[in-house]
Amino acid sequence: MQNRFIDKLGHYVALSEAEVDALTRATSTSRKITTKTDLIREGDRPGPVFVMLEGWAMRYKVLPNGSRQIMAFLMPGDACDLHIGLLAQMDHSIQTITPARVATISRTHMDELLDRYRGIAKAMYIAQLADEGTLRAWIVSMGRRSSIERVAHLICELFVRARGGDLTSTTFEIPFSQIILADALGMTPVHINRMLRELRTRDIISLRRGSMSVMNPSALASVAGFDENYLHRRARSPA
Amino acid sequence: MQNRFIDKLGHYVALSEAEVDALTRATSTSRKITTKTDLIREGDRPGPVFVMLEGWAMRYKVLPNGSRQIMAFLMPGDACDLHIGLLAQMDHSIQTITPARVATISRTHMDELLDRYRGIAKAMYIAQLADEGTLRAWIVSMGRRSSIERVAHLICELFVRARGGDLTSTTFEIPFSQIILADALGMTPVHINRMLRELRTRDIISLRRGSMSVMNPSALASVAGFDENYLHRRARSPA
DNA sequence: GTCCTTTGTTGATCCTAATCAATAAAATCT
DNA sequence: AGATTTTATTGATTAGGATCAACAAAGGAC
Repeated sequence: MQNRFIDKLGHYVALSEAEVDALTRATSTSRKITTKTDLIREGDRPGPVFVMLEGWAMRYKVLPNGSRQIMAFLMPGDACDLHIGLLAQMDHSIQTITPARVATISRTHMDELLDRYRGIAKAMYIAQLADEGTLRAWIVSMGRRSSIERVAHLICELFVRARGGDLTSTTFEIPFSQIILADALGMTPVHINRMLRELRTRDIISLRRGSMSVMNPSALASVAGFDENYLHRRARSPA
Repeated sequence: MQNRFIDKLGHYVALSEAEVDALTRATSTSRKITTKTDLIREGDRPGPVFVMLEGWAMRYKVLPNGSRQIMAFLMPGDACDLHIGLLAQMDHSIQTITPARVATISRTHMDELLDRYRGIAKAMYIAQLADEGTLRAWIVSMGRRSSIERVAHLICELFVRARGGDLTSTTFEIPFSQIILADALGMTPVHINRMLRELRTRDIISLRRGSMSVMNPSALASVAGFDENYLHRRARSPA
Protein backbone atom coordinates (compact mmCIF):
# COMPACT_ATOMS: atom_id res chain seq x y z
CA MET A 1 0.00 0.00 0.00
CA GLN A 2 1.72 3.14 -1.27
CA ASN A 3 -0.68 5.99 -1.83
CA ARG A 4 -4.18 6.15 -3.25
CA PHE A 5 -2.92 7.17 -6.67
CA ILE A 6 -0.63 4.20 -7.05
CA ASP A 7 -3.34 1.94 -5.65
CA LYS A 8 -5.77 3.14 -8.25
CA LEU A 9 -3.40 2.74 -11.17
CA GLY A 10 -2.35 -0.62 -9.84
CA HIS A 11 -5.94 -1.70 -9.92
CA TYR A 12 -6.11 -1.08 -13.67
CA VAL A 13 -2.75 -2.61 -14.57
CA ALA A 14 -0.27 -4.82 -12.71
CA LEU A 15 2.60 -2.38 -12.21
CA SER A 16 6.20 -3.51 -12.05
CA GLU A 17 8.32 -2.71 -9.02
CA ALA A 18 10.23 -0.13 -11.08
CA GLU A 19 6.95 1.51 -12.06
CA VAL A 20 5.71 1.67 -8.50
CA ASP A 21 9.06 3.17 -7.51
CA ALA A 22 8.87 5.77 -10.25
CA LEU A 23 5.34 6.75 -9.23
CA THR A 24 6.34 6.86 -5.58
CA ARG A 25 9.16 9.24 -6.39
CA ALA A 26 6.98 11.36 -8.66
CA THR A 27 4.41 11.88 -5.90
CA SER A 28 6.78 12.02 -2.96
CA THR A 29 6.54 15.76 -2.47
CA SER A 30 3.08 17.08 -1.80
CA ARG A 31 1.44 20.20 -0.43
CA LYS A 32 -1.32 20.56 2.11
CA ILE A 33 -4.12 22.70 0.71
CA THR A 34 -6.91 24.27 2.72
CA THR A 35 -10.52 23.81 1.75
CA LYS A 36 -12.11 26.03 -0.92
CA THR A 37 -8.80 26.79 -2.58
CA ASP A 38 -8.58 26.96 -6.37
CA LEU A 39 -5.79 24.72 -7.65
CA ILE A 40 -6.15 26.33 -11.06
CA ARG A 41 -8.66 28.71 -12.62
CA GLU A 42 -10.46 28.97 -15.93
CA GLY A 43 -8.31 30.97 -18.34
CA ASP A 44 -5.05 30.05 -16.61
CA ARG A 45 -2.33 28.45 -18.63
CA PRO A 46 -2.27 24.81 -17.48
CA GLY A 47 0.58 23.86 -15.22
CA PRO A 48 1.61 20.47 -13.85
CA VAL A 49 -0.60 17.42 -13.45
CA PHE A 50 -2.31 17.44 -10.04
CA VAL A 51 -2.61 14.23 -8.07
CA MET A 52 -5.06 14.10 -5.17
CA LEU A 53 -3.46 12.14 -2.34
CA GLU A 54 -5.93 13.12 0.36
CA GLY A 55 -9.16 15.08 0.33
CA TRP A 56 -11.68 15.96 -2.34
CA ALA A 57 -11.83 18.54 -5.11
CA MET A 58 -14.17 19.48 -7.93
CA ARG A 59 -13.98 20.75 -11.48
CA TYR A 60 -16.42 23.62 -11.95
CA LYS A 61 -17.37 26.59 -14.03
CA VAL A 62 -19.21 29.78 -13.09
CA LEU A 63 -21.54 31.22 -15.74
CA PRO A 64 -21.95 34.94 -16.42
CA ASN A 65 -25.27 34.90 -14.51
CA GLY A 66 -23.44 33.69 -11.43
CA SER A 67 -24.70 30.12 -11.37
CA ARG A 68 -22.15 27.39 -10.89
CA GLN A 69 -21.97 23.99 -12.51
CA ILE A 70 -19.71 21.27 -11.14
CA MET A 71 -18.55 18.83 -13.83
CA ALA A 72 -16.51 16.31 -11.89
CA PHE A 73 -15.33 15.33 -8.45
CA LEU A 74 -11.75 14.38 -7.72
CA MET A 75 -11.18 12.02 -4.82
CA PRO A 76 -8.01 10.56 -3.33
CA GLY A 77 -6.12 8.73 -6.06
CA ASP A 78 -7.48 10.84 -8.90
CA ALA A 79 -5.31 12.95 -11.17
CA CYS A 80 -6.28 15.70 -13.55
CA ASP A 81 -5.82 15.13 -17.29
CA LEU A 82 -2.39 13.76 -18.08
CA HIS A 83 -1.85 15.86 -21.18
CA ILE A 84 -3.40 18.99 -19.75
CA GLY A 85 -0.16 20.87 -20.40
CA LEU A 86 -0.80 20.78 -24.14
CA LEU A 87 -3.66 23.25 -23.88
CA ALA A 88 -3.36 26.99 -24.21
CA GLN A 89 -5.73 27.69 -21.34
CA MET A 90 -8.00 25.97 -18.87
CA ASP A 91 -11.69 25.84 -19.79
CA HIS A 92 -12.71 25.32 -16.17
CA SER A 93 -11.44 25.69 -12.62
CA ILE A 94 -10.50 23.12 -9.99
CA GLN A 95 -11.12 23.77 -6.31
CA THR A 96 -10.69 21.76 -3.13
CA ILE A 97 -13.86 20.78 -1.28
CA THR A 98 -12.08 19.58 1.84
CA PRO A 99 -8.60 20.08 3.23
CA ALA A 100 -6.37 18.15 0.86
CA ARG A 101 -2.89 16.91 0.15
CA VAL A 102 -1.88 17.31 -3.47
CA ALA A 103 1.22 16.20 -5.38
CA THR A 104 2.19 17.81 -8.66
CA ILE A 105 4.00 16.21 -11.58
CA SER A 106 5.54 18.56 -14.10
CA ARG A 107 4.62 18.22 -17.73
CA THR A 108 8.09 17.04 -18.72
CA HIS A 109 8.26 14.55 -15.86
CA MET A 110 4.83 13.22 -16.81
CA ASP A 111 5.89 12.79 -20.45
CA GLU A 112 8.99 10.98 -19.29
CA LEU A 113 6.98 8.57 -17.11
CA LEU A 114 4.55 7.84 -19.95
CA ASP A 115 7.46 7.29 -22.34
CA ARG A 116 9.54 5.11 -20.17
CA TYR A 117 6.99 2.95 -18.35
CA ARG A 118 4.40 1.16 -20.47
CA GLY A 119 2.42 0.04 -17.45
CA ILE A 120 2.09 3.57 -16.12
CA ALA A 121 1.09 4.87 -19.53
CA LYS A 122 -1.50 2.17 -19.94
CA ALA A 123 -2.96 2.62 -16.49
CA MET A 124 -3.19 6.39 -16.89
CA TYR A 125 -4.85 6.08 -20.28
CA ILE A 126 -7.42 3.73 -18.79
CA ALA A 127 -7.98 6.18 -15.93
CA GLN A 128 -8.54 8.92 -18.48
CA LEU A 129 -11.03 6.81 -20.42
CA ALA A 130 -12.87 6.06 -17.20
CA ASP A 131 -13.03 9.80 -16.48
CA GLU A 132 -14.53 10.37 -19.90
CA GLY A 133 -17.05 7.62 -19.26
CA THR A 134 -17.98 9.42 -16.08
CA LEU A 135 -18.56 12.67 -17.96
CA ARG A 136 -20.82 10.84 -20.39
CA ALA A 137 -22.70 9.21 -17.53
CA TRP A 138 -23.33 12.64 -16.01
CA ILE A 139 -24.77 13.79 -19.32
CA VAL A 140 -27.10 10.79 -19.34
CA SER A 141 -28.18 11.56 -15.78
CA MET A 142 -28.86 15.20 -16.45
CA GLY A 143 -30.68 14.50 -19.67
CA ARG A 144 -32.79 11.50 -18.86
CA ARG A 145 -33.05 10.86 -15.14
CA SER A 146 -35.48 12.35 -12.61
CA SER A 147 -34.11 14.38 -9.77
CA ILE A 148 -34.21 11.62 -7.18
CA GLU A 149 -32.60 9.20 -9.63
CA ARG A 150 -29.88 11.75 -10.33
CA VAL A 151 -29.11 12.21 -6.66
CA ALA A 152 -29.03 8.47 -6.07
CA HIS A 153 -26.92 7.85 -9.16
CA LEU A 154 -24.26 10.35 -8.17
CA ILE A 155 -24.01 8.92 -4.69
CA CYS A 156 -23.69 5.41 -6.16
CA GLU A 157 -20.93 6.55 -8.47
CA LEU A 158 -18.92 8.13 -5.68
CA PHE A 159 -19.49 5.09 -3.51
CA VAL A 160 -18.18 2.70 -6.15
CA ARG A 161 -15.25 4.91 -7.08
CA ALA A 162 -14.20 5.15 -3.46
CA ARG A 163 -14.87 1.56 -2.53
CA GLY A 164 -13.49 -0.20 -5.55
CA GLY A 165 -16.74 -1.47 -6.93
CA ASP A 166 -18.08 -3.09 -3.83
CA LEU A 167 -21.68 -1.94 -3.57
CA THR A 168 -22.31 -4.30 -0.68
CA SER A 169 -19.83 -2.87 1.78
CA THR A 170 -20.79 -0.89 4.80
CA THR A 171 -21.45 2.84 5.19
CA PHE A 172 -19.41 5.42 3.35
CA GLU A 173 -19.17 9.13 4.05
CA ILE A 174 -19.35 11.80 1.37
CA PRO A 175 -18.20 15.25 2.52
CA PHE A 176 -20.55 17.38 0.43
CA SER A 177 -22.81 20.21 1.43
CA GLN A 178 -26.21 20.17 -0.23
CA ILE A 179 -25.13 23.21 -2.20
CA ILE A 180 -22.29 21.24 -3.78
CA LEU A 181 -24.70 18.47 -4.64
CA ALA A 182 -27.11 20.97 -6.20
CA ASP A 183 -24.41 22.53 -8.35
CA ALA A 184 -23.21 19.12 -9.51
CA LEU A 185 -26.68 17.90 -10.46
CA GLY A 186 -28.07 21.08 -11.98
CA MET A 187 -30.71 21.51 -9.30
CA THR A 188 -31.54 23.92 -6.49
CA PRO A 189 -30.39 23.31 -2.92
CA VAL A 190 -34.04 23.36 -1.84
CA HIS A 191 -34.97 20.50 -4.11
CA ILE A 192 -31.82 18.55 -3.26
CA ASN A 193 -32.82 18.85 0.37
CA ARG A 194 -36.22 17.33 -0.39
CA MET A 195 -34.79 14.45 -2.37
CA LEU A 196 -32.27 13.71 0.37
CA ARG A 197 -35.08 13.79 2.92
CA GLU A 198 -36.88 11.19 0.83
CA LEU A 199 -33.81 8.93 0.73
CA ARG A 200 -33.26 9.44 4.43
CA THR A 201 -36.86 8.62 5.23
CA ARG A 202 -36.38 5.34 3.42
CA ASP A 203 -33.26 4.65 5.53
CA ILE A 204 -31.08 4.57 2.43
CA ILE A 205 -28.74 7.35 3.51
CA SER A 206 -28.10 9.31 6.67
CA LEU A 207 -27.28 12.99 6.87
CA ARG A 208 -25.05 15.14 8.97
CA ARG A 209 -24.32 18.77 8.32
CA GLY A 210 -21.81 18.93 5.49
CA SER A 211 -21.76 15.22 4.76
CA MET A 212 -23.85 12.14 4.19
CA SER A 213 -23.40 8.41 4.55
CA VAL A 214 -24.74 5.52 2.55
CA MET A 215 -26.63 3.06 4.75
CA ASN A 216 -28.25 0.80 2.17
CA PRO A 217 -26.20 0.67 -1.03
CA SER A 218 -28.34 -1.82 -2.89
CA ALA A 219 -31.53 0.14 -2.29
CA LEU A 220 -29.68 3.22 -3.49
CA ALA A 221 -28.54 1.47 -6.67
CA SER A 222 -32.09 0.38 -7.27
CA VAL A 223 -33.44 3.93 -6.99
CA ALA A 224 -30.69 5.14 -9.32
CA GLY A 225 -30.92 2.39 -11.90
CA PHE A 226 -27.18 2.20 -11.42
CA ASP A 227 -24.98 0.22 -13.82
CA GLU A 228 -21.31 0.70 -13.05
CA ASN A 229 -19.90 -0.45 -16.37
CA TYR A 230 -18.94 3.09 -17.33
CA LEU A 231 -16.41 3.27 -14.52
CA HIS A 232 -14.37 0.55 -16.27
CA ARG A 233 -13.08 -0.99 -13.12
CA ARG A 234 -12.18 -4.20 -14.95
CA ALA A 235 -9.47 -3.60 -17.53
CA ARG A 236 -9.33 -5.46 -20.80
CA SER A 237 -8.07 -8.97 -20.41
CA PRO A 238 -5.02 -9.78 -22.53
CA ALA A 239 -6.18 -10.59 -26.05
CA MET B 1 -5.85 19.48 -48.43
CA GLN B 2 -5.85 15.78 -47.64
CA ASN B 3 -8.89 14.67 -45.72
CA ARG B 4 -10.89 16.28 -42.93
CA PHE B 5 -9.08 14.26 -40.27
CA ILE B 6 -5.64 15.39 -41.34
CA ASP B 7 -6.94 18.95 -41.74
CA LYS B 8 -8.21 18.94 -38.20
CA LEU B 9 -5.03 17.53 -36.66
CA GLY B 10 -2.98 19.92 -38.79
CA HIS B 11 -4.94 22.77 -37.32
CA TYR B 12 -3.79 21.84 -33.82
CA VAL B 13 -0.16 21.12 -34.66
CA ALA B 14 2.05 21.81 -37.69
CA LEU B 15 2.53 18.30 -39.04
CA SER B 16 5.66 17.25 -40.89
CA GLU B 17 5.42 15.84 -44.37
CA ALA B 18 6.24 12.38 -43.02
CA GLU B 19 3.43 12.72 -40.50
CA VAL B 20 0.90 13.76 -43.12
CA ASP B 21 2.03 10.82 -45.24
CA ALA B 22 1.65 8.39 -42.36
CA LEU B 23 -1.85 9.68 -41.61
CA THR B 24 -2.79 9.55 -45.27
CA ARG B 25 -1.73 5.93 -45.44
CA ALA B 26 -3.47 5.07 -42.19
CA THR B 27 -6.78 6.45 -43.47
CA SER B 28 -6.44 5.43 -47.10
CA THR B 29 -8.89 2.57 -46.91
CA SER B 30 -12.37 3.50 -45.82
CA ARG B 31 -15.86 2.02 -45.91
CA LYS B 32 -19.11 3.62 -46.93
CA ILE B 33 -21.69 3.20 -44.19
CA THR B 34 -25.42 3.72 -44.56
CA THR B 35 -27.33 5.97 -42.21
CA LYS B 36 -28.54 4.65 -38.84
CA THR B 37 -25.87 1.96 -38.67
CA ASP B 38 -24.16 1.17 -35.37
CA LEU B 39 -20.39 1.30 -35.73
CA ILE B 40 -20.07 -0.29 -32.31
CA ARG B 41 -22.51 -1.08 -29.50
CA GLU B 42 -22.51 -0.75 -25.74
CA GLY B 43 -21.05 -3.91 -24.25
CA ASP B 44 -18.93 -4.73 -27.31
CA ARG B 45 -15.25 -5.20 -26.91
CA PRO B 46 -13.71 -2.09 -28.46
CA GLY B 47 -12.09 -2.57 -31.85
CA PRO B 48 -10.10 -0.15 -33.97
CA VAL B 49 -10.17 3.63 -33.80
CA PHE B 50 -12.87 5.04 -36.10
CA VAL B 51 -12.15 8.11 -38.17
CA MET B 52 -15.08 9.98 -39.73
CA LEU B 53 -14.07 11.09 -43.21
CA GLU B 54 -17.55 12.03 -44.43
CA GLY B 55 -20.93 12.20 -42.74
CA TRP B 56 -22.06 12.50 -39.16
CA ALA B 57 -22.40 10.08 -36.25
CA MET B 58 -23.36 10.19 -32.59
CA ARG B 59 -22.40 8.56 -29.33
CA TYR B 60 -25.52 7.48 -27.47
CA LYS B 61 -26.95 5.30 -24.79
CA VAL B 62 -30.41 3.80 -24.38
CA LEU B 63 -31.72 3.53 -20.82
CA PRO B 64 -33.78 0.59 -19.53
CA ASN B 65 -36.95 2.71 -19.80
CA GLY B 66 -36.30 3.13 -23.51
CA SER B 67 -35.25 6.76 -23.51
CA ARG B 68 -32.13 7.68 -25.43
CA GLN B 69 -29.43 10.15 -24.52
CA ILE B 70 -26.92 11.33 -27.08
CA MET B 71 -23.60 12.32 -25.54
CA ALA B 72 -21.58 13.55 -28.51
CA PHE B 73 -21.68 14.17 -32.21
CA LEU B 74 -18.91 13.08 -34.53
CA MET B 75 -18.47 15.10 -37.69
CA PRO B 76 -16.03 14.77 -40.59
CA GLY B 77 -12.49 14.86 -39.23
CA ASP B 78 -13.41 13.49 -35.81
CA ALA B 79 -12.05 10.24 -34.42
CA CYS B 80 -13.23 8.18 -31.50
CA ASP B 81 -10.97 7.86 -28.45
CA LEU B 82 -7.42 7.00 -29.38
CA HIS B 83 -6.87 4.54 -26.57
CA ILE B 84 -10.31 3.00 -26.74
CA GLY B 85 -8.74 -0.41 -27.32
CA LEU B 86 -7.57 -0.51 -23.72
CA LEU B 87 -11.08 -0.93 -22.38
CA ALA B 88 -12.78 -4.22 -21.69
CA GLN B 89 -16.10 -3.09 -23.14
CA MET B 90 -17.83 -0.06 -24.60
CA ASP B 91 -19.97 1.95 -22.20
CA HIS B 92 -21.99 3.46 -25.07
CA SER B 93 -22.83 2.93 -28.73
CA ILE B 94 -21.86 4.89 -31.84
CA GLN B 95 -24.25 5.21 -34.77
CA THR B 96 -24.20 7.07 -38.06
CA ILE B 97 -26.73 9.88 -38.48
CA THR B 98 -26.15 10.31 -42.21
CA PRO B 99 -24.53 8.17 -44.88
CA ALA B 100 -20.84 8.20 -43.97
CA ARG B 101 -17.36 7.21 -45.01
CA VAL B 102 -15.30 5.83 -42.15
CA ALA B 103 -11.67 4.75 -41.94
CA THR B 104 -10.45 2.43 -39.21
CA ILE B 105 -7.03 2.35 -37.62
CA SER B 106 -6.13 -0.79 -35.70
CA ARG B 107 -5.03 -0.53 -32.13
CA THR B 108 -1.48 -1.60 -32.90
CA HIS B 109 -1.22 0.74 -35.86
CA MET B 110 -2.54 3.60 -33.73
CA ASP B 111 0.03 2.86 -31.00
CA GLU B 112 2.75 2.82 -33.61
CA LEU B 113 1.70 6.20 -35.01
CA LEU B 114 1.60 7.73 -31.55
CA ASP B 115 4.99 6.26 -30.74
CA ARG B 116 6.77 7.23 -33.88
CA TYR B 117 5.36 10.64 -34.71
CA ARG B 118 5.42 13.25 -31.95
CA GLY B 119 3.31 15.67 -33.97
CA ILE B 120 0.54 13.14 -34.50
CA ALA B 121 0.60 12.16 -30.85
CA LYS B 122 0.43 15.77 -29.74
CA ALA B 123 -2.37 16.66 -32.14
CA MET B 124 -4.43 13.64 -31.15
CA TYR B 125 -3.98 14.35 -27.45
CA ILE B 126 -5.17 17.90 -28.01
CA ALA B 127 -8.15 16.60 -29.96
CA GLN B 128 -8.99 14.31 -27.07
CA LEU B 129 -8.74 17.14 -24.56
CA ALA B 130 -11.03 19.22 -26.75
CA ASP B 131 -13.53 16.35 -26.80
CA GLU B 132 -13.43 16.24 -23.03
CA GLY B 133 -13.99 19.98 -22.90
CA THR B 134 -17.02 19.45 -25.09
CA LEU B 135 -18.42 16.84 -22.70
CA ARG B 136 -17.98 19.25 -19.81
CA ALA B 137 -19.65 22.02 -21.80
CA TRP B 138 -22.65 19.76 -22.39
CA ILE B 139 -22.89 19.16 -18.65
CA VAL B 140 -22.88 22.90 -18.07
CA SER B 141 -25.61 23.36 -20.67
CA MET B 142 -27.82 20.64 -19.28
CA GLY B 143 -27.34 21.78 -15.71
CA ARG B 144 -27.55 25.52 -15.94
CA ARG B 145 -28.99 26.71 -19.24
CA SER B 146 -32.64 27.18 -20.23
CA SER B 147 -34.01 25.13 -23.07
CA ILE B 148 -33.66 27.81 -25.73
CA GLU B 149 -30.14 28.59 -24.57
CA ARG B 150 -29.29 24.90 -24.76
CA VAL B 151 -30.57 24.59 -28.30
CA ALA B 152 -28.71 27.70 -29.40
CA HIS B 153 -25.54 26.62 -27.62
CA LEU B 154 -25.42 23.23 -29.31
CA ILE B 155 -25.95 24.76 -32.74
CA CYS B 156 -23.15 27.26 -32.05
CA GLU B 157 -20.83 24.48 -31.02
CA LEU B 158 -21.46 22.46 -34.15
CA PHE B 159 -21.12 25.57 -36.26
CA VAL B 160 -17.73 26.45 -34.80
CA ARG B 161 -16.45 22.89 -34.92
CA ALA B 162 -17.41 22.62 -38.58
CA ARG B 163 -16.30 26.07 -39.63
CA GLY B 164 -13.03 26.35 -37.79
CA GLY B 165 -14.07 28.99 -35.32
CA ASP B 166 -15.48 31.48 -37.74
CA LEU B 167 -18.80 32.55 -36.25
CA THR B 168 -19.20 35.27 -38.88
CA SER B 169 -19.28 33.07 -41.94
CA THR B 170 -22.37 32.38 -43.96
CA THR B 171 -25.03 29.73 -43.49
CA PHE B 172 -24.20 26.21 -42.35
CA GLU B 173 -26.39 23.13 -42.57
CA ILE B 174 -26.84 20.66 -39.73
CA PRO B 175 -28.41 17.34 -40.76
CA PHE B 176 -30.36 16.61 -37.57
CA SER B 177 -33.96 15.65 -37.09
CA GLN B 178 -35.66 17.33 -34.17
CA ILE B 179 -35.71 13.95 -32.44
CA ILE B 180 -31.92 13.81 -32.54
CA LEU B 181 -31.74 17.28 -31.13
CA ALA B 182 -34.16 16.36 -28.36
CA ASP B 183 -32.17 13.27 -27.39
CA ALA B 184 -28.94 15.27 -27.35
CA LEU B 185 -30.32 18.05 -25.17
CA GLY B 186 -32.41 15.99 -22.78
CA MET B 187 -35.69 17.46 -23.93
CA THR B 188 -38.82 16.30 -25.75
CA PRO B 189 -39.21 16.68 -29.52
CA VAL B 190 -42.32 18.78 -28.90
CA HIS B 191 -40.43 21.32 -26.87
CA ILE B 192 -37.47 21.33 -29.27
CA ASN B 193 -39.92 22.14 -32.02
CA ARG B 194 -41.18 25.15 -30.09
CA MET B 195 -37.71 26.46 -29.36
CA LEU B 196 -36.71 26.06 -33.00
CA ARG B 197 -39.85 27.90 -34.04
CA GLU B 198 -38.80 30.74 -31.76
CA LEU B 199 -35.32 30.89 -33.32
CA ARG B 200 -36.81 30.67 -36.81
CA THR B 201 -39.28 33.45 -36.08
CA ARG B 202 -36.34 35.63 -35.13
CA ASP B 203 -34.62 34.79 -38.47
CA ILE B 204 -31.71 33.21 -36.64
CA ILE B 205 -32.03 29.78 -38.22
CA SER B 206 -34.02 28.24 -41.03
CA LEU B 207 -35.55 24.78 -41.06
CA ARG B 208 -36.07 22.06 -43.57
CA ARG B 209 -37.25 18.58 -42.80
CA GLY B 210 -34.29 16.69 -41.35
CA SER B 211 -31.91 19.61 -41.23
CA MET B 212 -31.46 23.22 -40.24
CA SER B 213 -29.24 26.11 -41.31
CA VAL B 214 -27.75 28.94 -39.34
CA MET B 215 -28.67 32.31 -40.83
CA ASN B 216 -27.47 34.70 -38.15
CA PRO B 217 -24.57 33.23 -36.19
CA SER B 218 -23.91 36.22 -33.97
CA ALA B 219 -27.54 36.45 -32.86
CA LEU B 220 -27.38 32.72 -32.15
CA ALA B 221 -24.24 33.12 -30.04
CA SER B 222 -25.91 35.89 -28.14
CA VAL B 223 -28.95 33.74 -27.30
CA ALA B 224 -26.65 30.91 -26.24
CA GLY B 225 -24.19 32.95 -24.22
CA PHE B 226 -21.62 31.10 -26.26
CA ASP B 227 -17.93 31.18 -25.37
CA GLU B 228 -15.90 28.89 -27.57
CA ASN B 229 -12.82 28.61 -25.38
CA TYR B 230 -13.69 25.01 -24.43
CA LEU B 231 -13.18 23.85 -28.02
CA HIS B 232 -9.47 24.70 -27.70
CA ARG B 233 -9.07 25.74 -31.30
CA ARG B 234 -5.86 27.58 -30.49
CA ALA B 235 -3.16 25.23 -29.30
CA ARG B 236 -0.61 26.21 -26.67
CA SER B 237 2.04 28.47 -28.06
CA PRO B 238 5.59 27.21 -27.60
CA ALA B 239 6.69 28.07 -24.09
C1' DG C 1 -48.15 4.37 -57.29
C1' DT C 2 -49.83 3.09 -52.82
C1' DC C 3 -49.09 1.89 -48.12
C1' DC C 4 -46.77 2.57 -44.02
C1' DT C 5 -43.57 4.69 -41.06
C1' DT C 6 -41.16 8.52 -39.45
C1' DT C 7 -40.94 13.30 -38.57
C1' DG C 8 -42.88 17.79 -37.80
C1' DT C 9 -46.44 20.88 -35.90
C1' DT C 10 -49.81 22.81 -32.80
C1' DG C 11 -53.06 22.93 -28.81
C1' DA C 12 -54.51 21.61 -24.04
C1' DT C 13 -53.33 20.02 -19.64
C1' DC C 14 -50.35 18.38 -15.96
C1' DC C 15 -46.44 17.98 -13.03
C1' DT C 16 -41.69 18.39 -11.58
C1' DA C 17 -38.67 21.34 -9.92
C1' DA C 18 -37.69 26.48 -9.48
C1' DT C 19 -38.58 30.48 -6.95
C1' DC C 20 -39.77 33.12 -2.98
C1' DA C 21 -39.74 33.39 1.89
C1' DA C 22 -38.83 32.65 6.67
C1' DT C 23 -36.41 30.37 10.35
C1' DA C 24 -33.11 27.36 12.61
C1' DA C 25 -28.75 25.62 13.43
C1' DA C 26 -23.93 25.25 12.64
C1' DA C 27 -19.60 26.97 11.51
C1' DT C 28 -16.31 30.63 11.12
C1' DC C 29 -14.39 34.93 12.39
C1' DT C 30 -12.48 38.39 15.62
C1' DA D 1 -18.01 34.78 23.76
C1' DG D 2 -20.51 37.23 20.60
C1' DA D 3 -21.26 38.49 15.81
C1' DT D 4 -21.59 37.13 11.16
C1' DT D 5 -21.86 34.02 7.51
C1' DT D 6 -23.01 29.70 5.62
C1' DT D 7 -25.88 25.78 5.42
C1' DA D 8 -30.13 23.18 6.27
C1' DT D 9 -35.04 22.89 6.47
C1' DT D 10 -39.88 23.57 5.50
C1' DG D 11 -44.01 25.82 3.36
C1' DA D 12 -46.40 28.36 -0.42
C1' DT D 13 -46.56 29.64 -5.08
C1' DT D 14 -45.03 29.82 -9.85
C1' DA D 15 -43.25 28.39 -14.17
C1' DG D 16 -40.81 25.73 -17.58
C1' DG D 17 -41.05 21.90 -19.94
C1' DA D 18 -43.34 17.16 -20.12
C1' DT D 19 -47.21 14.64 -21.43
C1' DC D 20 -51.22 13.63 -24.09
C1' DA D 21 -53.51 14.04 -28.36
C1' DA D 22 -54.48 14.78 -33.08
C1' DC D 23 -53.17 15.61 -37.60
C1' DA D 24 -50.15 16.89 -41.56
C1' DA D 25 -46.43 16.10 -44.50
C1' DA D 26 -42.59 13.80 -46.18
C1' DG D 27 -39.88 9.73 -47.07
C1' DG D 28 -39.22 4.74 -47.74
C1' DA D 29 -40.70 0.20 -48.86
C1' DC D 30 -42.74 -2.96 -52.05
